[in-house]
Amino acid sequence: MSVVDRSAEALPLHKQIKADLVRRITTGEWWPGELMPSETALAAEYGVSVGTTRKAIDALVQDNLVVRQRGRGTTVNSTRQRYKPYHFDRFANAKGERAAETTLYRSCEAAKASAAEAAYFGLSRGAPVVKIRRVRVAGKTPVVVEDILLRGDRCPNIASLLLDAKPTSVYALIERTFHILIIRVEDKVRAVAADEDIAATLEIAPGEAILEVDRLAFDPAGDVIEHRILSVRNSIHYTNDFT
Amino acid sequence: MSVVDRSAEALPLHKQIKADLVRRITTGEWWPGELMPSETALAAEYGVSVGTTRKAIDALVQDNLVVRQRGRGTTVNSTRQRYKPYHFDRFANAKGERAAETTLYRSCEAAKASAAEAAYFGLSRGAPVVKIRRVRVAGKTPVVVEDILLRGDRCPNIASLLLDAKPTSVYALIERTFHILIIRVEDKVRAVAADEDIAATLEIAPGEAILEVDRLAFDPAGDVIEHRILSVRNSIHYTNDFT
DNA sequence: AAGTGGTCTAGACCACAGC
DNA sequence: CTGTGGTCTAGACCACTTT
Repeated sequence: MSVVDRSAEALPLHKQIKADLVRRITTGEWWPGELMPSETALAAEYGVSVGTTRKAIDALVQDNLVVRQRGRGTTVNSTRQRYKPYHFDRFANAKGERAAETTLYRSCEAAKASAAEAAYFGLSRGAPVVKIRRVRVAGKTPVVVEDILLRGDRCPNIASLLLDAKPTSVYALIERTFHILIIRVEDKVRAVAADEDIAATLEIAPGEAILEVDRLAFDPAGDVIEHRILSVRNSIHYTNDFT
Repeated sequence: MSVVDRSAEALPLHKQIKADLVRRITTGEWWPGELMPSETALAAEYGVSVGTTRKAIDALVQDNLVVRQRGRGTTVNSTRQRYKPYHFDRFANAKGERAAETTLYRSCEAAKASAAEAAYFGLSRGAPVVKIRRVRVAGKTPVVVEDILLRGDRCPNIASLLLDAKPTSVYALIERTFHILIIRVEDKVRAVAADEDIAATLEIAPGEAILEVDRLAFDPAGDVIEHRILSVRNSIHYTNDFT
């Protein structure tokens, strides 16, 4: 039951309600794009005042999980919408134009994790994982090589789904199919000299300077769902605003 | 006067009040660390209800301009506190330890802007600027070269102040001395081959891959106060979390 | 016309810091 | 003890979208 805990030690009501709404979104009670119940309806359901549900929903808006539209209602955000302000993979050329128009799947297969690979997920060697290599192409120029490692136990059978759909956004597929929301990402960016393999794929000279982005993607529980290494042609910028 | 506009076309009261509080903070009415008036006092002053001032202050908290402490009051944040969660210059080695323990000033002088330099600030050629080169050193290893271009008209005489104090944080000096708050930063990161000059300063081989970070720093009005190029040794990561 | 979110008010009670 | 911010309530009016 979604009744609220009013004991003295409990969390504030608006935090309890926010957590419950996140749970209900991630379990697929409302699909991305679908209207959630109104503030007054939720207030009645949880037995609190409208101001309290408003505060809970404000927090969801803050986290980009949800969008409000006056006169219409509140809708769950899709992964793509959620990350739009950042272009999710934050790559643009010197003129600020988006790069990466097409995405080519070079390989995609289920595997057993090495000890190092399993460590990203806090699992043990041999845990099921899925390994993907994709190339992002702008016009005719390959600009980014993506080596993706997905947590197989949370995404059963995803390899064949990816090979079927070959989607641009892995996160959107995971969200639709497994109700896993990626809500946080950690990037580590550094400059490296391209090795033979990457240089051939990017069609540049071995040893040329490229960006290497090491990314971890987290679900709302803080579990790592994906580890991804991006190798980026040096004509492309990684952009970042912060306040 | 800080009276509020209640006409139909006006912005919501909480937004007007937020804007006015930003103005009062940036004009130095309250120093970083100092207590602002309480929510009830501000409500009385602006002639609105407490809920409205709370909403305005919530927005300041959101922007990291201000910190609330229950039972004590609300204090203005210093630049250093404001950017703490990001380590402001986001550099750490592979173990996640901070790099850049010492900062060496190599040069610092007032100059007239070239057309390209002035363009960063939306000014014309010949506008007063200040050029600074600093080197960040971790242990005995130079890890970052900073080439900084400051807007001279907004920071009069800053060259001699910098040479006196040689501060680690230029932003903190600007904040204290000129009441300019840096509230937003835009970074563009790419990989380049080190040129002779940078290679010599970083004590690496010319042509080695380094990170180049191109940064613009903005005040609350959206004016560019600084343009900065960071050249970063490739043992150092640029880290970034986002949601 | 009905329902939604956006704004604003006025009050209550609580946890906490400082004197 | 006083004053602070943190939570919660209950209601009003408005702008807007949908039916």
